[in-house]
Amino acid sequence: MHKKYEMNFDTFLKNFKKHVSKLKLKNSIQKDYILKILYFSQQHLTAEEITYKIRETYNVDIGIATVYRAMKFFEELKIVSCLDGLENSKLYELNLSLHHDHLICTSCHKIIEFTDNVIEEKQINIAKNNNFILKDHVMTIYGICEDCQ
Amino acid sequence: MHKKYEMNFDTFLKNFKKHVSKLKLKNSIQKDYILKILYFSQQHLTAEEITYKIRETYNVDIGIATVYRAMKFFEELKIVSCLDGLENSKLYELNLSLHHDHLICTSCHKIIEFTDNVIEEKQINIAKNNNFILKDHVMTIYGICEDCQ
DNA sequence: CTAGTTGCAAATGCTTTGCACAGGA
DNA sequence: TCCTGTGCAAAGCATTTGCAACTAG
Repeated sequence: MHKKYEMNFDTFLKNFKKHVSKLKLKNSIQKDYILKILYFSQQHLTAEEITYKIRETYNVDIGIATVYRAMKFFEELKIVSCLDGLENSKLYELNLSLHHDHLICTSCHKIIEFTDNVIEEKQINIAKNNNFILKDHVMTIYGICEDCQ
Repeated sequence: MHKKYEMNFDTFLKNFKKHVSKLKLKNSIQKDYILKILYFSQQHLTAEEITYKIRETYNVDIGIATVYRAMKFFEELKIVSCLDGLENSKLYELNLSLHHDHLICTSCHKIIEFTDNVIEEKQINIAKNNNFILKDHVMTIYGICEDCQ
């Protein structure tokens, strides 16, 4: 089973295309495939994994440069977010659910998502107290998961 | 003025050397210089900046590979910690003061440190609730500082 | 039609590694 | 002395970029 999103893929894709054309930007088949892979993937993926999975799953040849360019495009539109994984890996995920943070197992690299309203509020306070206009934040907890202990 | 630490540099270095020799590891002049630069630096530094500053300040030639190797060494001993800065930069800082998190200005790249006990406690809870053995965490808030607004 | 996108391959930039030599313990 | 650390240069690896061909709008 893949993650449960409130929107099914076709609706999501349709909305995305509408959004893109409103901004007078261009879409492409390649971007559609990337979104599809991200949507149906349970995990956070690297650019290489995305490329490989598209080739495997849909039998479509796609260059990794295209994936990197698309990730930039999606990040600017806030559709995708990027997470620093272990060992300098960059992991991408679709931004469909609410903001969440991550718990990463340093042994098996499993990632668990969590949300904490107290932490979210505290961040707003901290930014305010330092006269910062809050843009974004990253909170990652590293530890060893139950299975690996 | 540099950061105020509870320990002066000579005491810190003496303790470090004692610690290293207890573990039957070797120290070197290069490592001394690296620690000195980190101790007296106000900012978080990249490997390149450390190399450059040692050459500039102490007129000592040091290879960047040595700096990277030393950072690994220090990180294993928990003497130095590494922070992901903007644009994929890795910033190093001495681990002398208490644990703290960072507020980074996306415009001028200024870094402000903060500590928040509520967040620290929450993290412990989150790890516990997910049956993780907590090892470490990273919390970084991105925003625009007062000067840049 | 035409600007933006693609795939490829080459370039980039940061980090690591192999090796001969130097220097701590 | 002996073993580890150092500096250099080369290798490695993820990401970006230049370019010619292609394609969405």
